Amino acid sequence: MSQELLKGMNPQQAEAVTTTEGPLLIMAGAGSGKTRVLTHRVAHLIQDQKVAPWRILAITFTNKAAREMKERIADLIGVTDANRVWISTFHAMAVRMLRRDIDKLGYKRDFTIIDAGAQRTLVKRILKDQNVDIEKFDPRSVLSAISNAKNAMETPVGYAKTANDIFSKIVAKAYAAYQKQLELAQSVDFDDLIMLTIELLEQEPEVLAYYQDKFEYIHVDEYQDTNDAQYRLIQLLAAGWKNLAVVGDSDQSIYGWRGANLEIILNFEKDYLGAKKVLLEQNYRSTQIILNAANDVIANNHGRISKNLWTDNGDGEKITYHRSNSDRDEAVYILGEITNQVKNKNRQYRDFAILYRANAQSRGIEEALVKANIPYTMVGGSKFYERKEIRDILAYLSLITNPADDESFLRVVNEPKRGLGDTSIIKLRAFASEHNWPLLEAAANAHLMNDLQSRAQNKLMDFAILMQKLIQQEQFDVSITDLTRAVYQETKYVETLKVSPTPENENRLENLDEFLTVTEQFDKNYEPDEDSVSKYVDFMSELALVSDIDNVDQEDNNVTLMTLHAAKGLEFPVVFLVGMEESIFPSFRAIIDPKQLDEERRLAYVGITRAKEKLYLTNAYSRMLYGKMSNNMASRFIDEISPKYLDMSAAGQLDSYQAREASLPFARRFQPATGTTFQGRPVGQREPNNRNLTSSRQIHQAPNPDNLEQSVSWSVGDLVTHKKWGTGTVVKVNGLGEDMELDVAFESQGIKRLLAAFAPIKKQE
DNA sequence: GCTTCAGAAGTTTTT
DNA sequence: CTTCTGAAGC
Repeated sequence: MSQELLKGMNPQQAEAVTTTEGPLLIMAGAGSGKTRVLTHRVAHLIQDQKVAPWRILAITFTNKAAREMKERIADLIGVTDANRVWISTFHAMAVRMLRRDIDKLGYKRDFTIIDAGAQRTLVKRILKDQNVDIEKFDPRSVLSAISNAKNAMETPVGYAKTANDIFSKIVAKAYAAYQKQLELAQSVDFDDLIMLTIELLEQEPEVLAYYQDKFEYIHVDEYQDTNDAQYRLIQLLAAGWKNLAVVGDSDQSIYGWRGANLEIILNFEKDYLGAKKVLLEQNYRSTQIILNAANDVIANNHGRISKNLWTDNGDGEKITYHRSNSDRDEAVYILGEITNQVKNKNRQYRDFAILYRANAQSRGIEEALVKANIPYTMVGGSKFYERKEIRDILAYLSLITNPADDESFLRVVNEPKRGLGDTSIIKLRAFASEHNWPLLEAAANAHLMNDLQSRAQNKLMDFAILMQKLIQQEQFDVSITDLTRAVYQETKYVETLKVSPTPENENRLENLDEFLTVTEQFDKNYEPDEDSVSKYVDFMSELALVSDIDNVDQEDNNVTLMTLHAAKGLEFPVVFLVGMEESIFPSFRAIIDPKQLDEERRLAYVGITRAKEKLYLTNAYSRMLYGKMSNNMASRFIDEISPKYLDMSAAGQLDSYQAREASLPFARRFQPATGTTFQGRPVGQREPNNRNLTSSRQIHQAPNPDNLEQSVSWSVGDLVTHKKWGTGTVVKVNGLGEDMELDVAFESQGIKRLLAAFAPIKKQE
């Protein structure tokens, strides 16, 4: 065999690469090179063992991970073979299998994948139809019960049998109606993708046999985050050859709320007798101090298999803990550190990541970055596809590809306004269900309705004709872009927006333009695979399955902002974990539940181990949250890190009252389960004589020296030169000190709000 | 049937 | 702070 593939690998990695036969469990700690192991393993199979590429399956957690794995395998053995390997997420794989054979389950192959928003409206409507008081029974919890049932592979009938309490009975009834409606609309939700694939394999022996034979070698990455349904799916596929390699880290299981079942990885060796186990404990990513801190934190979890990550990267810098007065100060501190390190430590913006627990936390940081003119990329939390206009257009496109899609029909039938209000639609729905027709078909036959005035009948029929016309476009094989343009025009959607040019409508038009770049991108790169139904269906699938994280662009020299969940699998030289406060991280929902708290702790573990060279933990004494001021104690996770790894000198810049409040030794009230002795010290405490606010601030924050050294004072009317935007006039001064913000009117840009201390501006005399 | 406005409620993480 | 809902008025 070629030694090339094993070059530079440690013995465990090499063993994981070369152990190709039989079940294999690779317990891979953070940064232990598991992606390298997986890619080299696939390359080894193809190159040395002469396995046909298309007999290899590799499941990843995100599409991005799939793409990267494909690229890395291509680097090893060439693009042609790499492209023949099935590398995808569970959901993308399921879609591919279903597009091929779902007709055997009574669905059409051009079925629609509905998103979370459509799921919610559907459940809500069903509950209303069933006269359920949605004040008492939250549609969201009903939906999540349905989702849990699906992840446990329970059908509506099965669920109804075990439903004893009132809530379960309501769920059972809703679940049945929900599933019926999905079938009628030829739609599936995310959970169905997995569940229907299982059903397909279990019911159709020849389909099962086909895939069992095809996939001689199966790999599953992030195995700690698989749920019961995914487990079953893998079990079915792997039963043929039993060459199943799973990679995971039980300490990084962070998707329990989505049904991920930690037991699955813990039971692997029982499930697959004779399984070999390889431990990857050497970390190649982080410094020893960062690893020690991560180990300290995770050691507090219950019932965990202990392992010890180590590295020979050296100790590195201590972890900086910083507590600010407010969330605004926290943001200012962070950008001070970033500016400072870019100026003095030869770092680039792309070296930094700012990680937070919840998307809502990004706003303040984002604003600060904009004002300080620091380029950044935010992953996730993008509302683009949640905007009304985009979802409307998607609903039109969906209705075109799947005329049975009632959800989409209801969304757009009166958008833009066509004079079809609730009453007409209620009658139409009754009419449709009477004939068991999809709504669009019912609308086309509206002249048969006898309880609707002819004016409304005509409007419904007009709409049906309009859709008919758009549907015909498909047969001419027009590009997605042209089809979308046709939707814009024929539906008068754009026209209606243009008629009243409010700023909001202008913005919508811009978004619709932006959407065209998405379609153009797709048209340019589209290549059908052998199981494709049509270009249009593939486009809709792609939009449904591809997420934000998949489009992270590491080429740009930008600071990265994202949630801790989105950061899984990534690494950065410098990482800021922000909002390290009780009830934010850990989240207030998790604090009362030990199991959830363990998951939060794993999330902290994931966050800490993203850092290669330098880690910051920050929080604030008070912050705006949901429009309210709140004061939170420092996160217990900070207390769980041994003080010897922390640099606390920037911990508190608070007056003594605040420092005392902030320093409540909250975490120490909880005895760590492992029995580790705690070198407790109040979080947030500082040296008594470290009270000189100005000096400590100047050390830790690096405002624009041009502005600071001159200690420029600003007043309305001052002339300003901005690095990018040229000359402007100060029109307003807000705040004091380094929080000072200037509203500056630039000729080219209009009025911009800037942070005086950070913006690249100079005062003109 | 549509628009507007006031009030209330709800806020985690995502394939 | 946002987003949704309901009611009133057109």
